[in-house]
Amino acid sequence: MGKQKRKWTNNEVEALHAGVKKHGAGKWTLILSDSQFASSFDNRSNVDLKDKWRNLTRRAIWEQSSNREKVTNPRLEVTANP
Amino acid sequence: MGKQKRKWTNNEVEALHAGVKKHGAGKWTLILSDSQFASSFDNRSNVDLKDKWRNLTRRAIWEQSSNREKVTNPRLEVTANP
DNA sequence: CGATAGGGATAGGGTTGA
DNA sequence: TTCAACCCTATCCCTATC
Repeated sequence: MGKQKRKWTNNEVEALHAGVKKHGAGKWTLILSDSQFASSFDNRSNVDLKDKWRNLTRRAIWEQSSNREKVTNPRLEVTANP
Repeated sequence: MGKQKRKWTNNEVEALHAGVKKHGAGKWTLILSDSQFASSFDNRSNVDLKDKWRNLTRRAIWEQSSNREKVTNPRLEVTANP
């Protein structure tokens, strides 16, 4: 079974944010090959960076739309505020 | 409220085993769409197949263990219950 | 062929309910 | 309580398109 999930470390996420700030979202291969960030990523591909950024973006959008920054269990938070 | 829980039938479990033997563990959607097995599954999703296989595997590992106390958590004995 | 976007599938942690 | 069944979703894969 060669397919195990490897969670992103805080260090990798920080490098991704910095890379996007420098080069722009979508420039995954450029970020990955930038010597300023390359060593921070632990065997990630350009597609991995894209997927992680999408995940971070989706989460940020969701948290904003529900006016919550920290949610422990989204399933319990379906009701609207009065 | 989630779905009502439906126990897996022997027929479904046998189909799952055969599917894994043919396509490999992890190929859940492929197994599910294989006409050789599809009719054996009663409205199961690829995730259902994955979860069932995990349960079967965990159970097999547990049965293989010679010392069940290593599997459960011995610290639970310390719990005080007034 | 290399890269990105987006849909889809899987892995593993978490939750539920009998 | 336990654990099979089911949920959540980050991670990873497939492929159309450029």
